[in-house]
Amino acid sequence: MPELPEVETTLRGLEPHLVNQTVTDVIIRTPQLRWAIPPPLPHLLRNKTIRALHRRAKYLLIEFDHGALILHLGMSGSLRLLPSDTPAQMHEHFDLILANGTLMRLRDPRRFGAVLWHVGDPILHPLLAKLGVEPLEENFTGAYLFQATRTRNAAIKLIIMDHHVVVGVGNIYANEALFHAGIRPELAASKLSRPRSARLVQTLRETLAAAITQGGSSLRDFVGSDGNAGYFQQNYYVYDRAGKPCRTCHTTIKQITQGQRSSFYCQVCQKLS
DNA sequence: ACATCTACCTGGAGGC
DNA sequence: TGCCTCCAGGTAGATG
Repeated sequence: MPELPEVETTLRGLEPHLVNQTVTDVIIRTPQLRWAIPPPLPHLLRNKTIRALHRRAKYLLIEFDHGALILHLGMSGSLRLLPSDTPAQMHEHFDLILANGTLMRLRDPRRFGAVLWHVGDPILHPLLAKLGVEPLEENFTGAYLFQATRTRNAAIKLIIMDHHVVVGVGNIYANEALFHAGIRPELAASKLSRPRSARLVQTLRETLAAAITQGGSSLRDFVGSDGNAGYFQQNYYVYDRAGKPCRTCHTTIKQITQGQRSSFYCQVCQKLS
């Protein structure tokens, strides 16, 4: 389940091996992911040089002089660097073959991911243009979240997962950050006090940043790695711990459904007000 | 503007 | 062991 920390770790692993490399070919093995992979990609990218890699929300941007590849890992996608003669296995849908004898391969069993092409600045692509703030950037502040929640009746957990507000917060980290902030996931967003907004911004940042640090350290050498190195097995405090004791107070962790997704919380440590 | 729901896909878990 | 059903997840897009 690539959440923002996994995408960021993937970016950091790929970046030194891709920037300034020239593409010799593109292989599209499975044309249809979430959307069709543009058929002209091989023609568009052959003999073109990668200039930079960036991340926006959970999108990975591979930038060329004439446009950018926009990649999304969906919920089961991973990228690896491999020697370019490595045979493809099941679910390996897309290769970017480089002049240095390596390739970047996308594996995505559930095919919720995407490979798109955008001419010009990728942040102007319709999928990216209306996204909210980055959780690890300076403009994600307590004041911002407080203001953004004033008119919102929905539960706070749904709001921090709303990409128009703040990007890259998936189910795992939404649950974890709410636990660390001591906030019940069902709290109506408009009832979140100013100090609690500030606290939640802080715990979201800390939770995501800690996962990136942990991922980076577990990922020594991106080349030849099995691609799972970026998926962090962590000791979660509440996520997927229904029925187990709270790590702080030993109360049994509860599970509820919000927006068709599971939420987990400690009814003692996390309060409605 | 906001809230709610559906669809996409497949591996893995659980029941029988 | 095998078969079946159900669930998880991100997020665009439709609908209310």
